Formats: sequence, structure tokens, C-alpha cells
Amino acid sequence: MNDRPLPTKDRLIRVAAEMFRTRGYHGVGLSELLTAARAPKGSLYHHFPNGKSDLAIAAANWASDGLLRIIAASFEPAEGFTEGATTFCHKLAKLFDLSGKWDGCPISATLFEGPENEAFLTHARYLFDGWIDEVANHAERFGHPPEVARQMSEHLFLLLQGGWQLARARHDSDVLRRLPVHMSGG
Amino acid sequence: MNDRPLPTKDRLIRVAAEMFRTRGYHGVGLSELLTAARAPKGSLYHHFPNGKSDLAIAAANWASDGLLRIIAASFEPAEGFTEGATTFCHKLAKLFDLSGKWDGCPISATLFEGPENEAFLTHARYLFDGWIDEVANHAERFGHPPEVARQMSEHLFLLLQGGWQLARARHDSDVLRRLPVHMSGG
Amino acid sequence: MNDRPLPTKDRLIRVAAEMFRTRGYHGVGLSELLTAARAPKGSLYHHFPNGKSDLAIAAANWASDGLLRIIAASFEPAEGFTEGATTFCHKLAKLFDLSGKWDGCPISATLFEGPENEAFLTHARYLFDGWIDEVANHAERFGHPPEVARQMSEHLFLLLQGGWQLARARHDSDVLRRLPVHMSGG
Amino acid sequence: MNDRPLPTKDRLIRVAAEMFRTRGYHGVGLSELLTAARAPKGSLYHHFPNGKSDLAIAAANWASDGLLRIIAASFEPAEGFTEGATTFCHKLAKLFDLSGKWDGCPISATLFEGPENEAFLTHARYLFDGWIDEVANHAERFGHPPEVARQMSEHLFLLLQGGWQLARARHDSDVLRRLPVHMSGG
DNA sequence: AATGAATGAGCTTTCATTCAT
DNA sequence: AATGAATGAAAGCTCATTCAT
Repeated sequence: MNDRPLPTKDRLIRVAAEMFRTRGYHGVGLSELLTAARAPKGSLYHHFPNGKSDLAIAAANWASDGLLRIIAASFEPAEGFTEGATTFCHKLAKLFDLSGKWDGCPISATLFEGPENEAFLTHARYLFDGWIDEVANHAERFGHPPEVARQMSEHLFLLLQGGWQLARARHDSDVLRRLPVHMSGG
Repeated sequence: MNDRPLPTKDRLIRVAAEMFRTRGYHGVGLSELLTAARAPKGSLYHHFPNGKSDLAIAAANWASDGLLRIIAASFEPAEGFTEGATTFCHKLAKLFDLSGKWDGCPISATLFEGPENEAFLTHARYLFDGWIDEVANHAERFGHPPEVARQMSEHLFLLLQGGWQLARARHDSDVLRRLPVHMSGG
Repeated sequence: MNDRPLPTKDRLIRVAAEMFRTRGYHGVGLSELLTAARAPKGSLYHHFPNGKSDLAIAAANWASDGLLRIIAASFEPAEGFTEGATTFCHKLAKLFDLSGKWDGCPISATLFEGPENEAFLTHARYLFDGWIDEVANHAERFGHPPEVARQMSEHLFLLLQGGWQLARARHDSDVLRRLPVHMSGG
Repeated sequence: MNDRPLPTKDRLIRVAAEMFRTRGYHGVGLSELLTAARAPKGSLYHHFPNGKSDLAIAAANWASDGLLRIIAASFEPAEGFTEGATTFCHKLAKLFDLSGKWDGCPISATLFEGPENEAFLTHARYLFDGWIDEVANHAERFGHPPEVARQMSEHLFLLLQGGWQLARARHDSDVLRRLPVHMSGG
């Protein structure tokens, strides 16, 4: 990982995304975060005028963009929704394993316990819906009518959210890998 | 709510369960919690020698017991698994509405970001498995073979965990009420 | 050490003397002390109505009594002051080694930083003078005139107090064993 | 005392040295210390990242430097060791009187009961040895052979340490002033 | 004579943030 | 655009003590 040449702002976002995902918004102190990102004390408020909450939003956005890329990489080459969903689940399981089998959903862990709950939850909803819309689009592309497509996408979302939590408690990505079973009429 | 006559320890547990559920382990300060529970500063360590983390475990246990009671109340009078599961989802949706449409799963919100992550996650797993086992027992009682029963129970668990998070982001319990749709071959 | 059958009060005194000697009055918490003495929480104020400070006085007295016994055991069988003083230094060096090469003078460590400084220092002076008087008596018994005897005793006291501190900093009782060199016109 | 224009860090060190010397490491609370030094709460950890123990080391160092200056001022203009030692004792007696006849040795009172005993005692030994070396150098300068010089210096150190404790218990610097008597073949 | 539950003041430390440079 | 010194509120926790039994 050559994250050394990255500009300070990007280093902050990536480190924040990783730490918030693992320990939650309030579980991470800024001084620790700045140390980990090798960023000087005062530079945070230069890049993120509103401080920690701005950084959390940016970190959640960055994590969400990554997920959207994984969705694309899973569904675009697929020949049907089930194949795409299966690939998606396996990719996330691999990600979970790589991160040490500890991390939670980067969006909910970062935004669900913030201080300005209203704004944070609204943003979480926005990101969640973006994800669901994207998967629903793929489902439509595979020929499913809009309402059914949306229901399939939401079902996958619920399973992944729930599965992520269970995988975290078990330190085991197995439940994520087995999610497709639950989709096919399980 | 006449929570005045309750002993101090129980008042602490209930207030802790509510506050942790809404704002997470690190999002709640002990002085605020003690004020809300009308308990003196030093009494926390009398009842919970290890302090905040002991209290969090107790709060998660108490919340889990409540959920197990809701499971019993949902499945025992039912005539089949689907009916029981539907009742369960509706009861949780009502609970979510009553709590202000803000709260997360009381177990994951309390235990997933604590300081002693290993012990906390292990306990979360224990409580989750207790819940899944209980629902699986009901499924078996309704005639489903053990392996199928367990899969049905886990499917319900994943949907509820995921649904809870989505409901929270949306401030809307609708997704919880519509969960049974996803179970019947969605 | 069969300190199990000892009455609670004596167990408290001995444990207090040992802990205060090592870590100072304020460095020892009562709950820790009570645990170490296997005494129930409330029993301290039964035996020592004024609490921690009463216990500290008792512990210092007990330690002082022990020192007076060592003085007697050193000087009574001796045939001259120098022999008695040499034996005394070696006995204290052995005691220092046995206690782990960490402890300070049980009187000053216990009483010099207490909360009621005036009373504590007065008591320390009383115990110190008792020790000096006792050694001076032995010096007189060996034929030295009263004023000379007192000066010899005080000289020994100063060397032992200073030597104890240096031995503590060095974790080495050697300086205590070499004290007699300084007395004979060094 | 115009300690107002002093930088915050130096104010903290001086106040700490004075308070620790009088009441011991654990006998002094940080909030009280910060109030006395007119320093804001959070600034301590800016100047001393490891908090109270860092401050204690700095205070002991500052006190030790002061003592080394007194040693120089006592021995440099002297014409022999005895004269220098006598001046030194009288200067310390005067210091003791000025400080209110309460204080202990600033090094042992500060470092002997700290929480990280090993590191603190090691540092106390380092400061003690610096003091003994310095006085031994003066003794050599006056013509005494190295081994004798060292023994003379250590003898003076022991008497001063012991005398300081006795003077403290008696609220009387007289014993310090009479120390030279003990050196000349007492 | 003896107990342990209960108390609130105080402990050391970390927090997110501001500001002068 | 970038920095690090400075800040006071709040954090979690321990303290010596009291009290009802």
C-alpha cells in the first residue's frame, strides 16, 4: 500500500474510514486518528472546517463509493441477478476477511452514533438508498420489472446488513458467503 | 413509567439499555447516564465493579431477555412459523415506533464498539445465537426439520438486523413490517 | 507466616505498615488495603474510628516497636557501642533485603505525607526520639557520658535514615552494611 | 516572587517541586496544582505528555539543579572540605527555614512513592549520585585521594538526608546546622 | 462487634476545538 | 495551505467515609 504519497486530505479520509468502521464514531479520538494518518494536529480543520463530523461524512462517502464500485464489478459481468448477487456477497466476504474479521458496515458504524444524529442518519439513508437503487438498476437490466427489481435489491441489502453484523460477532465471514442460499426461496 | 420504586441497579440497567441503544456505547457519558437514572456517582461501581463495560453487558442482557419474551409471545400462540414471524416483525416495528424511531439493535449498538472488543463481540455472539436458537426451536415445533428450521431462523434474524438498520436510517418502521414478504420466497 | 489466625485489627495494622512503608500514605487505597488484609469493608472504622489516619498511626507504632526490639537485640548482648551499632546496621540491612529492597523507613514513609501534617509529624518526632533515647541509653550503659551518648545515638540515627533512602534508590543494602565505617572517625 | 512573567511550563515545574516536596507525589492533586500555577487544565499535557509523572521528573530535576548550584556556591569559595560542607549545611538549614520548616528532600519526597516505582527510583538514584559525585569532586580538589573523597561525600550525603528528615519531624533546622560536628570524628 | 451497600467529591487523563502564526 | 501550542469541558474511575443493619 503506497499511501504515503497521497495528499493529507485523502490520507485522513482513508484512515478515518478504517477506524470508524472498526470502533465507531465516538470510539475514535482525533489525536489518535491524526497520528495514524501522519497528519499534523491543526490540518484537520483546514480540510474539514466542521471537524470530526465533516470527516465522518467524507469517510462514509468514500466507503460508499468503494461499495458502489464493488457492486458494478459484481453485476456488470454477470448474466443474471443471482449470479451478480452471489459474486457481490463473496467479494464482501473477502473484504471482511481482509479487514481482520472485525469491521462493521462502514456507513452505519460511522454515522449511526454521531452527535448530530438527524443529519448523520439522513446521510446514511441517502447512501443506503444509492446502493439499493444501483442494485435495483442491475436487476431491471436483467429483465425484472421495476417493483420486483426494487424488492430483490432491498432483500439483498437487508441480508447483507444483517449478515455483516452476524459475521462480525462470529469473526467469521461464512454467513456472508451463504447469503445467496437465503435469496433463492430459502 | 413508575421507575422510581425500582432498585438503583435496575434503574441503571434500563436507562443504560435505552441510552446505549440510541447513541452507542461511547456516545453515552456516565455522568449523563447516572443523572438520567437518578443514581449517585459512586453507586455505579458498587453494583458494577468493572464500571461502564459491566453495565453495558448487563444492559445488553436485559434487552436480550426482553427480545426473547417477545419471541415467545409471538411464536407460542401462532399456528405456523410464518404467522409467528409476521407477528414478531410487527411487534418489533411497534417497539421501534414507540422508542422514537431512532434506536438501533440494542445488542449491536451496545456491544459492537466497546473498548474490550473481543469480550464484547463474544458476548454479542452468545446473545445472537440464543435468539436464533430460540426461533429455530419454534420452527422445529411447527414441524420443520432441524436444518431447515435453523436456516429459517437465521434468515429471519438477518432480515431483522438489516431491517432495523434501514428503519433507523429512514426513521420509518415500514421496512420492518414488510419483512415477511421477503421470507415467503421473495 | 501464619497471619491467618491473627485478629482482624492486627492483620490490618501489619498490612498497613507494609503497604505504607512501600508506597506511602497516599499511595495506598483503603479498598486495596482491606482486600490485602482480608478484612470486610466496614470493619476498619470499627477498630479505627478515625479511619485511615488512625490506622497509619497504629502502623507506625507497630513498626517502631519492632525497631525498638531490634535495637535491644543488637545492643544488649554487645560488649561496646560500636559492636552494638554494627549489629544493628546489619540487622536492618537484612530486613531491607527481605522486604524486597524497596521499602522506606516505615515511620517517615507512613507519617510524612499524611493529611493532618501537624499531628503526624509530631508523632513521627515522638517515635524518632524514642528510638534515639533508647540507643543513647545503651551508649550510656557502655560508659559514655550522657551528652556524648546522645550525640553518638543521633549520629547513628542520621546515618541510618540517610542510608535507608540511598539503599532504597539503589535497590542495594550495601550502604547500610557499610555505615559503621562512617562512625569510626570516617 | 514575580513568577507571573515565567512561561507556563516553568510555573508548573516550580509549583510542582514545591508541592511535591511538602506533601508527596500522591498527596498533591493536579487540579490544585494547576490552580496554584495559574495554568489552564489542559495545558499540563501539552507540556508534559505523560502527565503527572513527567511533571514529577521535571520538578525533581529542577530541584536537583538548584541543589547542585548550592553545592557549587558552598564549596567553590571554600578553602577546605570541612569549610565547604559546613557552609553547605548552613545554606540548606536556611532553605529549610525559609520553606516553612515542613519540607522534605525534594527528590525523595517527589520520587519515592510514585506509581512507576522502578523508573522513579532509578531516576532518584541518578540524581543522588550526581550530587554525591559533585561533592566528591570538590573533596578531591581539596587534596583528598579519590576513595577517601567519595567516602567523605557519601558521609555528608547520608547525614544531610537523615538530618533533613529529623529536622522535618522537629520543625527545627538545628540538627542540620549541627551536622558538621558529626563529620569531624564524632 | 461487625458488616457491606451507598455516597459524592475528587482523581488523572483525553476530548474536540480554536487560534496565532 | 498549513501548523502546533493552547484550552476548558468532560471523560471514566477511585477515594475515604457513613450508615442501616
